[in-house]
Order: sequence, then C-alpha cells, then structure tokens
Amino acid sequence: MPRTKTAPAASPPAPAATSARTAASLKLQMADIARLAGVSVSTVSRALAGSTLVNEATRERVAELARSLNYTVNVAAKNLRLRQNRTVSVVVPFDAELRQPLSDPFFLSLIGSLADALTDRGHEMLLSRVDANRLDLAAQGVDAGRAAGLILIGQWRHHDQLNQLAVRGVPLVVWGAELPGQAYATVGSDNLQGGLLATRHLWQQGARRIAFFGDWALPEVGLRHKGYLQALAEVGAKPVARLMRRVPFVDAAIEREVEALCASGTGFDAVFAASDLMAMTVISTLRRLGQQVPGDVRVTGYDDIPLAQHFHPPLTTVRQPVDIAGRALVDQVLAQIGGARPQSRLLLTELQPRQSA
Amino acid sequence: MPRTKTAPAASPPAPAATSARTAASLKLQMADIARLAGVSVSTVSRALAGSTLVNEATRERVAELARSLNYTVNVAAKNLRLRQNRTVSVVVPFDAELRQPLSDPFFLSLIGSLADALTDRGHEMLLSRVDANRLDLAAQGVDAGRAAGLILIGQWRHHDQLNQLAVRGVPLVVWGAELPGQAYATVGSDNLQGGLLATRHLWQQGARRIAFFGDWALPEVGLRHKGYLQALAEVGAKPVARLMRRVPFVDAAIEREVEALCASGTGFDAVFAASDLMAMTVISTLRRLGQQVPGDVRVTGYDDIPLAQHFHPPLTTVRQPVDIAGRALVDQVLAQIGGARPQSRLLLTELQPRQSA
DNA sequence: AACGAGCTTGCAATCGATTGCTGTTGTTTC
DNA sequence: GAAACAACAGCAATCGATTGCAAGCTCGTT
Repeated sequence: MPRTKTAPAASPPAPAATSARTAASLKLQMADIARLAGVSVSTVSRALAGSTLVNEATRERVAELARSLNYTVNVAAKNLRLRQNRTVSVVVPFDAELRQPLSDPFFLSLIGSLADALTDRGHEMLLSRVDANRLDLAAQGVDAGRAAGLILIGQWRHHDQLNQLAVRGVPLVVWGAELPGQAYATVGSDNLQGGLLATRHLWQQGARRIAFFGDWALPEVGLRHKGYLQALAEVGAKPVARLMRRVPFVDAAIEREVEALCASGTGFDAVFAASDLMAMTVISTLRRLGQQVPGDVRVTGYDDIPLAQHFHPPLTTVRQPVDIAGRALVDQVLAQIGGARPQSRLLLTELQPRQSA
Repeated sequence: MPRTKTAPAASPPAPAATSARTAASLKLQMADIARLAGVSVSTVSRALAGSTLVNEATRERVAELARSLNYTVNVAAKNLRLRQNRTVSVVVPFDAELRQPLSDPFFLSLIGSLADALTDRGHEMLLSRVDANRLDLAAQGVDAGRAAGLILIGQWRHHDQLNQLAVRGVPLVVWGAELPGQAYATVGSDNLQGGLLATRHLWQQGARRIAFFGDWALPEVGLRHKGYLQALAEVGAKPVARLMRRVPFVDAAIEREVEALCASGTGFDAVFAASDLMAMTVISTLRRLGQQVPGDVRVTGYDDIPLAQHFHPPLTTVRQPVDIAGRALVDQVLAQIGGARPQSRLLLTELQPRQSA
C-alpha cells in the first residue's frame, strides 16, 4: 500500500523548551488562553465557569477568546480536581462462545434510547461489551473512576455476579426481570403480564395448541413463559411439553427448532415467540415449510420493534416501551449515583394486535 | 523477606485523617493500596504496571491485594499524567426538527460493530448524539480531551462543517460518501457501484420502469441515485423524472410517496429503495394497496440488515459489510490519532439476490 | 571489614484544571 | 487627604496517578 511519508516533523532537535509546541500538546490549555488574554489561569477558570468574581468585560473577553479557539476545559482534569463524574457506563454482555455481534434490534434501540436520555440529562455514555461470564468486569468503568454508574443491558444468567456488584456499592441498574433476593435495581417490562397477554390473545383467536419458543432459563423469558403457562391454566388447557421449545436467540437454532417441531408431527396452531426477531425467523421458516401465517399457524412476537408493523404479515406483538425504558434506566442510575437506594421498576406492556395472530 | 522499614503511618495526629473516609472517597486509591501493602505509592504504581523494577514477590502481593479489593487504577488520572487517551468518541447526528430517535437498524448495527472493534483494540467508546446543524459540537469530546478521535455516523449535508473539523486537526472519520475537496477521511461502501448493481439486477429481471426512492441530497443516497442513472444509461433507458421520488427516511413520508406514485397513474414495475428499512416500508405499503411483490412490482433495498432475509418476500438488497465497516472506521481513526494522514476507504458492496426482485 | 554492584524502593515533580486566601488597585466617604 | 471598602487578579495547594533520580539494602569479593 502506498505509504505516504507522514509529517517529517520539520523542526530540528529542539530542546525540551519548545515542549509546549510538541505534537502532544497541540491542544491548547487554560494557560494558553490566559496568556493570550493577558490574565492568570485562575481568572480564565473563573471566567469560563461564570463566576461573579471576575469582571463582566473580562469574562466576556475570555469566553470569546476560548470560543474562537475552540478551547474547551479539559474534562478529565476538571473531574479529577472536583472529584465528580458525569459519565455513565453502558455495558452489553455478550456470549463468548457464540461471539454474536450485538444485533437484536430491540437492544440496539434501547441503546439509542439510552444515548438520548443521557444526552438530555447532560451525561455522557461510555459503551462497551463484556464477556457475559465475566460480568464482574462490567464494573471496571466505575472502579476506574471512568464512570459514575453502570447500566447493564440484559442480566442473562448472572444474577449472582450482579448482586455482588450491587453489594460493593456500584450504582447499577439492569434491564431485565426482577428476581427474588436481588440487591440491584432492575428496570424491565412486565414480562409475566406480557406472556399472559400474548397467550390469551392467541387463545381468543381460536388457537388451541400454542407453542412457546424461547430460552426460559433467561429470567425475562422465564417470566414470559410463566405468563404463557398461567394463561393456559386460566382456560383449563393442559401445557404440552413438546410444544415448549427451549431455544436461544440464534437464527439457525430457531430454524432448526421450527423444522423439528413440524417434523415431530406434534400438531400446533400458534407460536408465541420470545422476541420479534425470533417471531420473524419462525414465520419465515414456517412459510418455507409451506405453512400459512396466520392461516395455519398464528404467531406473536415480543418487543414491538419498529419493523414489526412492516413485516408480512404485520406482527402481532407485545410492546415494550423503549423510550420510556431508556429514561427509566437513566433516572434510576442517576438516582443511585445521587445516593438513593436501588429501586426496581416494572413498565407496562401492551398487546399490539396486528395480523400475524 | 527483608522488609525495609516503611510506612510510618499508624500514628499521625492528622486532623484531616478522617477525610479519607468521607463519602466521596469511598473509592479507594493507590495510596490506600500502598498503605495496606506497606509500600509506597510508587511501588504500587510500578507493581500494577508490571514494571520489572519491583520485586516479583512484592508485585504479586500488591496485585493480589488490588484484585481482592476490586481496585483499578483511576484512568482519568493516569491519562492526565501520561497525556494519553484511549477513548474514541462516536457521534450520531440527529435532525433537530424531526427529533427522530436513533432507529435505523443499519446504523444501530454499525454502532454495535464499532463497539466490538474498539473493544478488541483496547479502546473505549463514548457515544453521543448531536444536533446535525451543530456538527461543530461533535468535536467537543476531542476538544475537552475526553476522546482522542472522532467517528461520525453519517455526514448528512454538513460537508463544510466536517471539513472545518478536519482542518483543525481533529482525528476524524466519517461514515459516508467520499466527496470532492474533502479534508476528512470517509469510510463507506461503494454507493455508486451499489446503485449500479441494484438497478442492473432489476433490469435483468425484466423491470423496465424502475422507480428510485430516497433523498439524493444526502451524499450517499446521491451516489446510489447516480448509479441508478448510470445503469439506466447503460441499457439506453431514459430516466423518468416522475419515477424518481425524493423522500426522507421517515416512515410516514415513504408511505405517502408510494401512495402518490400509485395514484399518479405513472406505471412502474420496480422500486430501488435507498435502504432496507425504506424497502420494507415500500413493500408493506404496496401490499396494502393491493400490489404483489415481486409479482407486480420488484423491490430492492440497500444495506442487507439481518432482518432482510426473514422478510417476506426475502429482500433482494445490496450488502454493506457492517463488521468490516466498523473495523475500517476504527482502524482509520486510530491511524490518524497515531499521526497518519486521513485516508478514505471504499468498501465493496455485493448484490444479495433474494426474492423481492 | 570495607567497597562496589545490583536490586528495590521512595521522594518529589508533573499532568490540566479549581479555589481559598492574600495582595493590589480603584473608589467613596468624612 | 486619608482611611475604609469594594472589586478583582494571582499564588499555591490539590485531585490521583507516573517516573527520573537517588538512596538503602544485600551479598560477594578482596
């Protein structure tokens, strides 16, 4: 590849004296502004902070100078001195074996929503991913003083590790399900109710053999599954083990499971999938196998991602309010940073009836 | 072990001594570790940095102590001292009037991909959104020493503002199209080629009146549009103005435009949509209006988001390699941080033929 | 027993800001 | 004309780390 000679640093073996002009310190600092404005750094600091201790005219002059030079106070130094921090760490765990890229649209929207909520509240967002098996690492941002609090997207199976973090006093909120004996705060939709709504709806539409797709070992999915069972119990239907397919959020696995279910000869006339993405994969696989949706099989999803309404057929699903979720997560983590005790919050879900079920 | 006399500690009548137990400094610091380990902070610093200057046994003891206390070096202080920075600012502009939440799956995946690529290279990612009309603010993270470089997702119409940033020496990479006279680096897919591929494919499938949907005032879409025109020219087809619908990435607007086109009586047998999301909206609207896809109208999208293959019909689209994109953006911004000159990169696109066209 | 080499370890300056307290200048009042 | 009082600027310590330099200790050698 064409290596263009990069800046040969025209300056000779300059002594350390010129260090102020070194590449590293191209960036100007308060002292530079002070020199240019003919005042001391103290004055510049106060001027930029809007202190009344400095003359109105001086303040304006300094501010204008800073603005014209695109100077902004070094946040790291400022935070260090003030022992403050306006950054929140957002961590998305990933499964190290699957090494799946972050792809579920729901989580991605949630991240977008968090970015908005944090920006609105004047905070910054540090986004990172950690191995789901090393969730203790998730708090590194906080331990390193990089962030004041932590928002975790998805609790997976790591309830214990999360509890340890909370006990250590890390301001922490998790998007997920509220579990018994939990020391950390969660924000999540009412998964039990969601499962109930979806299953009842399928039943009301006439479905009598409703399959469940999802990995109920995950707390959130577990509750949706529980709602499913509860709805069946309400109408006196007996749950059928072969209709409950424990399957991870992985395209290939879902397709395989749909095929297996169809091949097994176990009749079914509906599927409650644990996420919209899963529902879509289920539908496309069913269609490939010659089944009509909702003609032969009714399908509901969960999440109500933006695409759900443009899908064919438009997806009947349980809406999780992403925008509210983002704000709730941010409010809670900021509250904890402010000293409040962890407090979980359950968001209402709502059935979004469309045409797939 | 020959323990040299160390920390006098133990008995200072220090009045401020309790300050170490203040709420604010719950967080322990190097001095605490040093005291507990009975060595000086210098030694702790060197031990944790793995310096060979410190005795193996001491190093291990200090490291173990730090680990057991969940102590992590304060990154801000460290960076300040070392004048370094391992954070990259990722900025997503938003349209202040529309105030649309970050929702296009493609951009969201790109963010996921960036998070992965940055994590892999040991960097952190600061995610924020700024008003697209105040793109100069995008560099604040860099100006404030918060981040070493800047990755911008989408150039919109703000070529000039971006150039100014680049001229100021901000390490900057933009996801978008390469424009003439640009001082900043872009990474993007070959939009011209992409437009060409999609349009040629539609033509080969027998479509003769191909509509274009997208806002060609945006550089990337502009190039796709140019590819569209070029493909038409190749086969000697005359472009029809009424088939070219300038429409923003907004659901409602897209639906309205599809309705308008159908109502106008201008015959068309294919649509090349500027994004998958747009294509899906187009398809679902067409279907609502009683048109078959691909029977009556063939439709191609652009991006190849994960859902494209599960859509009905599975979407024929132009693949933009998200994972490569993330890595390329990160590589470029890190190169610039390392002193390299901005260098744009064009990623290959690939037609992903499925059933919608 | 003294000396020097080789390891270890500690002191103190430094990174870029903030702020209490002191010092300087200008104004007002008697 | 001098004292009292504002009003503002600046020194220096501080936040939590890193690191060049030099001192302290051990051990081997003469």
